[in-house]
Amino acid sequence: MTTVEQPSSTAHNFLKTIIEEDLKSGKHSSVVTRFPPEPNGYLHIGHAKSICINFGLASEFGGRCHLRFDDTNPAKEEQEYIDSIKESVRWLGFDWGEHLYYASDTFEQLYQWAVCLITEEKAYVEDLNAEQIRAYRGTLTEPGVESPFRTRPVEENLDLFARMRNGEFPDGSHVLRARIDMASPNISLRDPVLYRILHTPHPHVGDAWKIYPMYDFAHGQADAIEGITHSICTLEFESHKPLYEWFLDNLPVPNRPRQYEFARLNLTYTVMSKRKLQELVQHGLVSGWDDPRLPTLEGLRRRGYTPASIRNFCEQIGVGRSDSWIDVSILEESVRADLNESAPRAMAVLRPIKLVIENYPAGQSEELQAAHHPQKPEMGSRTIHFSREIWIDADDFMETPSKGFHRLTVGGEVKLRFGYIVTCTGVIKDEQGAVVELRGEYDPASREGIHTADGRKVKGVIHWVSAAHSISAEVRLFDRLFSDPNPDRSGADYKQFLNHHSVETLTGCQLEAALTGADMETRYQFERMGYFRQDSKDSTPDTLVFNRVVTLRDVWAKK
RNA sequence: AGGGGUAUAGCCAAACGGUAAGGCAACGGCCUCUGACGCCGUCAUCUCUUGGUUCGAAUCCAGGUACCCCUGCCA
Repeated sequence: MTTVEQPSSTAHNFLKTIIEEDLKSGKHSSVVTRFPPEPNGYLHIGHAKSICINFGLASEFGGRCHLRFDDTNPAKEEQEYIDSIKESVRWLGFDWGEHLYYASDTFEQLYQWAVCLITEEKAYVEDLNAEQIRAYRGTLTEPGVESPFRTRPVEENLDLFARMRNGEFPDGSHVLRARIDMASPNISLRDPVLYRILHTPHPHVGDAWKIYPMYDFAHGQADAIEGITHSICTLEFESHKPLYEWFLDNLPVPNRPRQYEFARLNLTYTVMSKRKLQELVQHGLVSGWDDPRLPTLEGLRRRGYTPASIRNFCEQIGVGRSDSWIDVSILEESVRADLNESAPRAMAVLRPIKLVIENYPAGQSEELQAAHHPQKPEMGSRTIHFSREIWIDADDFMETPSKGFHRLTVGGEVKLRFGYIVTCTGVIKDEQGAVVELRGEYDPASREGIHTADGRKVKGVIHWVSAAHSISAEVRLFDRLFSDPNPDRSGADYKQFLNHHSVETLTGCQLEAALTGADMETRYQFERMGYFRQDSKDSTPDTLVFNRVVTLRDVWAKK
């Protein structure tokens, strides 16, 4: 029924090709993927791409996808992030079932494997400090220099490593390194650090450990332990692949996963790096991690984006290996497409100006029926009221209309949606000459259709609400957070591109009475204005607050 | 004298030696009680570039060019 769901199985990409071949050749009998976030921040739309790829591939090929926390650095990780990440993945519509894992649950196994490497003279305890290690590492064009501790005897390494674990040494005093090749052109192979000492409690395993494995030493092995077949990550990990494989080659791991990389998502008019998002929050440039202008999943959720629209977006942008910039309008178009199908319509006057229908009796009113959806009668209808005084949007009236304007003008006529045709007979102005009220007359015979008594067709249809029946609300109009397509442009501070009009708060907006007690989750289309949803934090039954998810397309406004 | 990647339309992206899908955007037109939605049509003689192989090349080969990633005890 919904046009939002794409025939995803037909949209091909290189990862599907690889999996199809692996299944066909018998290399794997089923596919197991994983989404491996580090719980050091909130998820954003870029993570959604990864989530959709990993869970999507598993589901398309009848396999499973694990949720695994890559929690190897307790200095940056918190339980709050673990909770938020789980919630965001669930909200997006994915289910890891029983397969929730923590890299930290493999710490004992990893320790034993580290001991294996030491025993086989493939790892050693380093006494050099961080600065020295860096200096010895060499540069992109010059080979590194071997550490004097590289040839430390196995027994001594074993003893030192055990004492590192026991917490006998302070942070930074020692590190465990793999002995690979200090002259490798691939810097990640120049005796990479495997373990560092960190006297920091861990959100998942508490204070059980004083040493923590590095990402490189944990990730591939966790993949192997979980039986991951296709370990899918972003392009910047490509140079780590030889190291990923070195561990699998040199350790008695139970399975042989394979790493594949794809290009991360870049979106125009926003920033995606954790550091920058954090800075925006900490400097109060946005209201929090769930600010509706942010590309965080919590922000998009609060804004009113639907999980389906984000999944569909991820499907539409595809998966490739070339750096790409997706225009944010594709995201916006995706939520429009979804909400156009599902959102019940309502009328809301955002910038009210009163129109008094002088030929309609004071104190009288009548009920009209308005369909919830123009193309879906099965969605039913609601009752709206018509009376002598109504609110219309100030933007729908022009005293001196510009060319092509076909809403209300003095002496002109317009159709009130679901109501009557009205003619504006005059305006009332204040001392400054600003129009403060409109006067008009209605045609009692014009309830049906948009034709006047003499057969003409009115050009414009506008939304409105009865002043005696409307309810007041606050409406927040959001725009892009940045005014530049790429605020991350090198050489400039991204904050200088902040759009200072990215949120406009309107109070005293007049909504039709049927919105009283509206359901918090329901997204509405305020006719001609866009899609709106109540703000999950600030809206209450007494003081409704609506967020604009996205505008409607507006070819008139473009002119 | 480093290594690893990537170049197909304004933005993404298919193609697997057989004659350039699709989406978004844009532009015409139709429809419409939302300037919405929907519908119809147009939109790469050509795949970063220069050569080569071939009956045939976006696909294979050689040489250029541009951009991205890698020198955390981050992931």
